[in-house]
Amino acid sequence: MHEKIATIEDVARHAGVSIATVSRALHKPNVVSQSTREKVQSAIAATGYTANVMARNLRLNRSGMILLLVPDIGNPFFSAILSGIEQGASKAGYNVLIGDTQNDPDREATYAAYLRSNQADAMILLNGRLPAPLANSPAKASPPVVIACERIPGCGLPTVIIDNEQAAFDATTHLIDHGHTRIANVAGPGNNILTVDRTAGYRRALTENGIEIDPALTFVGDYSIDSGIAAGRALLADPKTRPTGLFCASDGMAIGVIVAAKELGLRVPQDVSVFGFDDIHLAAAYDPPLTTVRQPRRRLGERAIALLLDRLDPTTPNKPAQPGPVIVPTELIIRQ
Amino acid sequence: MHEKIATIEDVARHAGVSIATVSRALHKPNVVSQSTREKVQSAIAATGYTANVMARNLRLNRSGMILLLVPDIGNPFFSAILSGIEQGASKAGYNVLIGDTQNDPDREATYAAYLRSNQADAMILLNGRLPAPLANSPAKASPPVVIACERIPGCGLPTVIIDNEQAAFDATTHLIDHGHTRIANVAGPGNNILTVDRTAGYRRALTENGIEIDPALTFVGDYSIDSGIAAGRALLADPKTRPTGLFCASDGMAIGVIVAAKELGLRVPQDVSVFGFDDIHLAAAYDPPLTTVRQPRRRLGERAIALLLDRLDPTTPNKPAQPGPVIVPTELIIRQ
DNA sequence: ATTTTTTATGTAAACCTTTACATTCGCGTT
DNA sequence: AACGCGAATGTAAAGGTTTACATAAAAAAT
Repeated sequence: MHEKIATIEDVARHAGVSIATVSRALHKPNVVSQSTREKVQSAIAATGYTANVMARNLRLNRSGMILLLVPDIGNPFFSAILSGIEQGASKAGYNVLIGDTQNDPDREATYAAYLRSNQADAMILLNGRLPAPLANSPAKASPPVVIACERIPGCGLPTVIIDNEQAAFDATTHLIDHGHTRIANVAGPGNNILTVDRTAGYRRALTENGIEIDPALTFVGDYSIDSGIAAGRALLADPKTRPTGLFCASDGMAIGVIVAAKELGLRVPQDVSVFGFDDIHLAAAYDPPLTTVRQPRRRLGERAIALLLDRLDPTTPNKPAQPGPVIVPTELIIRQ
Repeated sequence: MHEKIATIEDVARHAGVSIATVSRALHKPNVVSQSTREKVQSAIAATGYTANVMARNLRLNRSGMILLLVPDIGNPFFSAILSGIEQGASKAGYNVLIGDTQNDPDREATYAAYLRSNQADAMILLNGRLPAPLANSPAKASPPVVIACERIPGCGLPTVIIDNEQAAFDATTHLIDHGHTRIANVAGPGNNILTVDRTAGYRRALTENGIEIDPALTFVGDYSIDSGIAAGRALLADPKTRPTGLFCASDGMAIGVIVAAKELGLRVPQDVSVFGFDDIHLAAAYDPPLTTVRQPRRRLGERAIALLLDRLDPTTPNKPAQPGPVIVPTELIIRQ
């Protein structure tokens, strides 16, 4: 049943020319005569030929595909980044395919193998970790890989990040400027580089304003709503030690904190002020509308793909690697 | 600089055997002698050889990859589906790669070409549309493609959907059972098959309960929060014609409606009841917690990949195509 | 009219595998 | 001693392209 798919040879036979001519008619039309070109065209139409991309890729050692590795596609945070990436990539003639690694090192390695065998021309990592095959190839000076979103300290790869430290500093300072002195830090997992940077910014803001850092006011969550609820219950329960402002490392946790605050009969923002991070899509529609740090996600993606395309451009082969990470500024969204 | 990557030939030379033996040592270890196997192993280690996947794929006409086409990766609705798909696929030794089509027919066609040239072994469509190359190949009886999420009427492909009509019926009936008689329908775009089915269910519920259908109570939105706000303002402004219950075709629109209701000083659920659709992640944390229809998204993905693997299984080559669509039941989540 | 240049096409190698088939060798049977 | 057989390995084709090089024909220059 499986009617054979037409190859270039079928077209050549049909048009009465050699396969080389067919290939040329397709890729270098100006080098083949008008009449032959037409014969080939109609032969292609007659046979329904489309080039076997895999064979071409094998020959050219190039696939036209950029692989995007994300730790969790369910996180809407990544979608806008992707959108920036796709636009740039498709303008340059690349397809973007996304691999969801679920933070599984095995899966990361599997996908990274695509790069090695040229099934993918380049890779963008939204992970905070280098896939094993990459980490193990020190010889190959600079694979066509760009890191976005999380920086990986010590790997020499081009990186695009937002200034987490500064953003956290700004947010915390904003709370301080509005009269808060007891400000909690609802942080992400401790081993996460984002958390490290954000907590550093939070601390710097306090220190620079002469406020002592109270370890009891830091709660370690995991960015989820539920951990935000837990944070809110833990931090807000006791009126004596209750902070009046909370800086949260994600909007999800901020929402959780607000849920918990409402449970306790507290009003937001009258009784406690909550600052989020990310400006997720629902932030504005929440009750109360969430004050938060907007990450320029689209921009982040645009910069990442620009960096990568630069790297891939064969006309500038040995461009020196970007010295430091590209830092995209953030923006405070004040809503409440 | 680009130190040449080791091929099977390098390994063969290094081990003093033929390339055929190397290949066999890797894929059929039992057919090659112990001593040779060891020589090959150490040669592989010495050269750092890894097989060129593209060459292998070309030879075997298979890629081990399943392509997942989604219209908008930013829609968190798809992520859970994906998770179900990935699990099943990876158990069967396939990788899943996601292509974000942005509802762009060109992009759909580009990705669909992967299938044609065996860069992908199969495809799952979360789109509501058949990519052009597929639609144009009527001869090839049944390409390895499964539709999930939205059904495409009249295409003979296996399909997995949720019972939108029944779910809308159940939701609307729930509102009726709670004493509502003026019930609005905040629908999606009219050309969307999901909307058609959901509106049908809404209508059936009214009709079966002897309630007349008032065309003024239908608002056409686009699933977004903003269109929900618009719907709320339009429907709730006039106290005389105001409905007391609203069935919304997405949680986003439900949230928008609630935002608008609060604007107007209405209390939810005391003054108006709002029913959503999807049970998105934030539904439970919203204020008030959203009553909605939960779509078994993970299950949907699981069924889709199961159908596909079934289709791909070479041991059952000419399995008759599934007669009708597989329908996954939904669940009402009552919260308010 | 002969030589040079240009243009258009064909031939065959290369990309890297996998595998059907052929070959070699040692061993047990007759 | 001749034969057959199984095990281990090698040879070469195939998969569908692209492209360097060779060739042929036509146009231009002498």
